Amino acid sequence: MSLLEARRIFETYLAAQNLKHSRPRLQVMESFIAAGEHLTAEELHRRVKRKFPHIGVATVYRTLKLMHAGGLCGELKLQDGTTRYEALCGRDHHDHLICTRCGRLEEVVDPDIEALQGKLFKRHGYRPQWHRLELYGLCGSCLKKSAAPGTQEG
Amino acid sequence: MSLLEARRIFETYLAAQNLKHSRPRLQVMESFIAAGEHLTAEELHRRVKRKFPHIGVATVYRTLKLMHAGGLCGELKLQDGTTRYEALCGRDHHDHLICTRCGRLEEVVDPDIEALQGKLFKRHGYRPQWHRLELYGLCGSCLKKSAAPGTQEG
DNA sequence: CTCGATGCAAAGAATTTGCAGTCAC
DNA sequence: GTGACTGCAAATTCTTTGCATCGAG
Repeated sequence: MSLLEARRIFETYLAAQNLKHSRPRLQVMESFIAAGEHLTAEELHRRVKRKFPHIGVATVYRTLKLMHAGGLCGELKLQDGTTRYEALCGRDHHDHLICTRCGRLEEVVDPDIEALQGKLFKRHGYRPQWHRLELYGLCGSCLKKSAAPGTQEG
Repeated sequence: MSLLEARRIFETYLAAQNLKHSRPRLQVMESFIAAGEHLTAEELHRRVKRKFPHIGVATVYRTLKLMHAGGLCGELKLQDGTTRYEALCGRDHHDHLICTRCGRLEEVVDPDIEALQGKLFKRHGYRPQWHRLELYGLCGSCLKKSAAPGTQEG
């Protein structure tokens, strides 16, 4: 997603909520989009501070919450206990493939799975709102490493 | 799952790890199994204390970790930020259907989805370890309630 | 100007850990 | 008896909040 696009969406959201688009807010948002990764609040704070040293953690948390409320980012509570944020705006739903060794996080989509999930909701009398699917395993490169001598895992 | 079955599995695990099956440990485990629900550590602690008032939180956390390591219970980091534990021993994998209104949590299985997930792993060069699928929506009874006058939701 | 937003540091919530005493083996 | 386990409370970690000050409109 482009920075400009994100900025437009963010500003639209802020305006709609009667919120100000303050400099720190935009700086956090821009750093987040520029990172293009799934970051924790702390990681984002470190990144933001590289360019804007004065910005505090609280602002990062507050801005992430705003962006989440505005649909600009998603919040992922992963199994390892961390909470990561991902850019969402203008993007379709996707699931996550996560390497338990190196932490690599890939976005994946499978329309067939999505369709079956919809049926599952219906079968149980639920109205779907959203879902999350996280697939944990070892990625190709970690598999190679674990095949190499000296490194192995159960 | 029966309490006896759980106790056997738990004691087997403890023995295998050269751990002692102390009274507090078994009391926590029994309360957990007896509850038959998806509990948070704090909820379990409250429950345990009803029968065994002397038991501290730390023991509950420690025992949950043990049970998790022993495969007796699963740990669910839900989107609302809570961490819940569910009895697992002797049970097959399942996914979760969660009502965002009343918090109801149902266990569901769909073999077709499972199969597709396996393919997804393979397609991306991963070796599967485990996965989680959580489906969030409104359950039948909450849907009825929201249809009733006076209560509505987006 | 007027409030909302910020940064700091202190408060909270959830979980872990250190330690002296207790208990299983 | 001995070393692991326990309960307590203090420590950690992650996140939120209070408050004086700053800045957007």
